[in-house]
Amino acid sequence: MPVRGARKGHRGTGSHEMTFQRIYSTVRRIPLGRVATYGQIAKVAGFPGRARQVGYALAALPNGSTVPWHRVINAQGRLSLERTVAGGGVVQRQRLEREGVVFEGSRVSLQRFGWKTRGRRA
DNA sequence: GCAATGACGCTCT
DNA sequence: CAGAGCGCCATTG
Repeated sequence: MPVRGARKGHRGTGSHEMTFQRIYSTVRRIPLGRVATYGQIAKVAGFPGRARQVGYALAALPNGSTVPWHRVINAQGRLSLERTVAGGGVVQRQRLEREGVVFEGSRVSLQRFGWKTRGRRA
């Protein structure tokens, strides 16, 4: 059960929606051919330590979104999709390789392809 | 409101 | 390098 429609209808609060937008705009800043970790996205977006929420936000992304979600991988340089969803990592890997990201086995070198953020946000 | 469930990260074994 | 434990937090039943 992959987050059954986590976006459902609008809520009166809207605060979490703001969080999602914050995360999405940060993911959009990842340069082509580079990758960022969930924790890094959370940190840059202004929510250090909330890597899980980043994954949650990405899981809520509708199919065909313009957000480059494939450039977000876990801190181990591996594709989290491959761990949870069977076959899901294949698409992500192909997208990354098409952008020039090189896989070493089933892992990406964050040392070389990691996104240098500089600590700026939004 | 509580218990269970995650596209996670870090530390210890 | 792989696995287990613990922390964090939004969403769901």
